[in-house]
Amino acid sequence: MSGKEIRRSMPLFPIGTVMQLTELTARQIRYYEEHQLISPARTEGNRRLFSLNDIDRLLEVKDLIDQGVNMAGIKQLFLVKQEQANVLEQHAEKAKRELTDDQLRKLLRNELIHSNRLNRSSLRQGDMSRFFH
Amino acid sequence: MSGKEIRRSMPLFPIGTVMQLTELTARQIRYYEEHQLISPARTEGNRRLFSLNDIDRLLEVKDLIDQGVNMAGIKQLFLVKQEQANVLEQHAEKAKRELTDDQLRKLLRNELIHSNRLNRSSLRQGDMSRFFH
DNA sequence: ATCTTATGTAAGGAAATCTAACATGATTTT
DNA sequence: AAAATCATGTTAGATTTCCTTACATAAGAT
Repeated sequence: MSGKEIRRSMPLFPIGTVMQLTELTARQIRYYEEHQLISPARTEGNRRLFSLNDIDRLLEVKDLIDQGVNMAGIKQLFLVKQEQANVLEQHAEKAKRELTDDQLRKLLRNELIHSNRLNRSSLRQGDMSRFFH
Repeated sequence: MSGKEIRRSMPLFPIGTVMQLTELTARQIRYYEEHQLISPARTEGNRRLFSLNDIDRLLEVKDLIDQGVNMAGIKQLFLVKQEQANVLEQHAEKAKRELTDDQLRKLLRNELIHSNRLNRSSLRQGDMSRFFH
């Protein structure tokens, strides 16, 4: 699963492609970067290169903007989300160390239910799986 | 199923990205296009845009070149492969129309075994799933 | 009424890509 | 062996895409 993470964070797309995929203007994309909602890689020649994760994020940003959330709000939401992910991972790790398989299953199921609730209500996962199988 | 095909044939990548992903030079990529081994899309401004399918193809080309196959040979192989795919699809369609579920399963299993044999020996599927989940 | 936010637009420059042409070592054909 | 072909390198000039910076502006917040 770390292989997957690598692939999803591989810098591949120039801004033009991202514009089409997200229906955002270059101005908007750069503005969101300026506010640290994304951090695309750069080529040697200083061109931005976006990953699938970047694009997912941009789609989330777009969604939140549509719902009236401003830059600061989105930033906070991303922070919280990140923390949430960290907590989940930590728990999973700890659980893996300390629990029996059976206990582990119950715990994970619980956490997944909660995290899904969280995402579905206000957030809604930006989803590049629309584009890749 | 068709959604997947659409995604895999969506023009997304500029030649620079493809160069890195395939470790081919721009010259090579353009030369292969000249010989109709790929047909990348173009932007309004005439820049090439490659799809995942294009990249898979290029990786196959690279492989075959390494094995000493020349342009004409690769072209033929691709043709045969395409026909093979068509045959399979046709059979599947026909089968779906005419056979019971049980008969269908047996037939499909058979065809899959054969097609795999075919690919593994001389061809070896070019595989962008390395990059996408 | 003024300030801030999110976005548009324009200008000038740099990077990436395009086509076309010529160069070349390795094979193949004559 | 000489000539032709193949796959690729290289160079040149033109075009496109992207970059940053700066100024403009409508809508909302103070």
